[in-house]
Amino acid sequence: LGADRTFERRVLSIVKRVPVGRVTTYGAVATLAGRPRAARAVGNIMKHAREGGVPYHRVIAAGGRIGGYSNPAIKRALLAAEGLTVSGGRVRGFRDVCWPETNRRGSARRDCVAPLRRDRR
DNA sequence: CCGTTGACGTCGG
DNA sequence: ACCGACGCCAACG
Repeated sequence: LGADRTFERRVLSIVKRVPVGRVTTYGAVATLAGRPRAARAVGNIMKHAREGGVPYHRVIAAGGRIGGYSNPAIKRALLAAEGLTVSGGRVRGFRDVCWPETNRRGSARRDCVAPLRRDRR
């Protein structure tokens, strides 16, 4: 009958794990779900999902950009209520509040999921 | 099966 | 730094 929706379930289970006061990106969720290039599809899932207990507002766009939401003002408010600063369409200090962290050996700075490269070999 | 739809990401200008 | 163009892909009809 309907589609598998395996990807959708994986995506939602991942988003549920984003801690309060932290954010992740559509692309990072796609990568964690095993489809690194499916960021756009993740956005579509966020848009239509109705499951409760999922912090949809903690999923933002690459580079700390705020990304979409049914009601953008509410997304900003929810993030602000968790101690994040949102201005200019960005979450300030994105690198310090992103999730999950990826330890880069030898770097004192925290980092997030590495961006994709267009051409690979 | 094929076309459309986007709460996206990357690169070039 | 800010767009615009283009690529990508799961879900749905």
